[in-house]
Amino acid sequence: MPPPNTNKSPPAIFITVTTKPKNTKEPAPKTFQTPRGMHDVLPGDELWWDRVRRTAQTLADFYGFRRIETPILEQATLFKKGIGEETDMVEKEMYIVRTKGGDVLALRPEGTAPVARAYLQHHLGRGAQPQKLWYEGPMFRHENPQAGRFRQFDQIGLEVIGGVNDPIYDAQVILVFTRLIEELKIKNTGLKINSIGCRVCRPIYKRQIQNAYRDQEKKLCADCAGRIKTNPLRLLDCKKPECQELKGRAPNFFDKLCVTCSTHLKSVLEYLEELGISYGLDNQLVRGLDYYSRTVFEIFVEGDGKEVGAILGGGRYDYLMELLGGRLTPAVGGATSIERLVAVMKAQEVKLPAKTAKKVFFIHVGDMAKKKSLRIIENLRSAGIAVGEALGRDSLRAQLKSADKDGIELALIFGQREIFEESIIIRNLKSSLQESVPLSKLVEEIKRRAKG
RNA sequence: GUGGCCAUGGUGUAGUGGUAACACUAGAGUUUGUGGAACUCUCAUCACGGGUUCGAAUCCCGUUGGCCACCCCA
Repeated sequence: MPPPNTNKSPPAIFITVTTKPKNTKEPAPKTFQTPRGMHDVLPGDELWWDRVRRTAQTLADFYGFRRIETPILEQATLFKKGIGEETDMVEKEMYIVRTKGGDVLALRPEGTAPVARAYLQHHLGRGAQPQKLWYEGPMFRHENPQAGRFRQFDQIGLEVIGGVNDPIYDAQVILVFTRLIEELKIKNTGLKINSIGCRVCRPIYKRQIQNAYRDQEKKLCADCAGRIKTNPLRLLDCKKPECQELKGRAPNFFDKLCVTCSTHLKSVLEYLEELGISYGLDNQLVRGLDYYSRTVFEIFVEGDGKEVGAILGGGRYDYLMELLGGRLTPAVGGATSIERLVAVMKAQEVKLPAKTAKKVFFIHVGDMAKKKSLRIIENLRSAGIAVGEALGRDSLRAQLKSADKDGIELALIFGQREIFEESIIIRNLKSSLQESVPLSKLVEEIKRRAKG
């Protein structure tokens, strides 16, 4: 907890992180770097990001998902209630912001709870059901950075909220994500799916796990020894060898699902089969967040037969609305991150569609011409012609060079002579042929050439 | 939060105690209004701070950041 500021004007906000502040006296760095776990997306990378965002947008739109944007800050309790206080995410990874007025806000660590909040707050439950929503934006988690893991990362998520509890939506969410991955040309992916049951069957199963592990506590790893009481499901995906060994003792969850849940799972799988989406049932797949129920899934990428990691996850969260004070409302969704998608695309050397080069490039010669350059370019722009330029360079040679490097077809050369003649030279850089045309006919001439 | 590895121009690298090299990229130029080749030149006090030493990019400590593992997840 940072000390309260005793000055007359306290800071509007301060941020408390799960760690203690290391040095109270901060030395002013000579060179600034991005904070740990946060990164810039430079123009070169932006090509990839743009590709992901556009693809997601197009797909979401096609499948009838409407975009929703929520604030980056929310009441911290929203996440405590929705995600669960016992989870790593809210227990130790949330960036907490305290306002001058005493509000305790959090930088959102995930997107589902805010969307659910918006659904309740704006009574979206009164519109057509279900509401199919998608979002894209930065999320924040104060954890240690690692491969494909950041403190600020950009998530793309889909949510289907409301209506009847229909397994077809589970399948549709998975379908859209599958298409996204396909269209991004990401290969070697796999879908893992599981059901973690509902209020009826999950507690029973939990007890059965606890029974199965009874008297084995000493053999478990330290984490699991604690988890067996609080969250026994998590024992199943512990990777520690000692815990792996004991896993065989646990009953198979598929056999323990209640009728409603197993019917639900079955029909999700049937829809997937109908779509030709292959999947692997994985009864060890569990989610740490409180709001999940029934279907949970994950899409992962493998390389050399080895699992590289999940790039996407989601599931059903029928209890979330209730946890947030609303009515029990069926809901299913999932999320991926642009960082991970881009990382995989780069690793797999996905080819980005080539950017279409501009057709024309404006070149000025001399001060008089330079003065008129912006004006002429504006005329072209308002006629819908994209124009390249290197206005800061005054030598003709340098300007031509840069037009050439950009792969431009037509150079427009405008100098002293052209000012007098009220003309401009159109030079074809491919054929090296050029001719002078009246300035008033420039747009027309360019369009004529563009067709040919 | 714990642990390991790492940090040299815009990029990728060389240089392991005597004052930074190579490639690519970028910019300027090779005379006066014409590009794509070639050539010339320019761009780092070696992340930051401190220490050891006559002397440090090179050794030590700290900070910051990166990569990786555990944990968890997108």
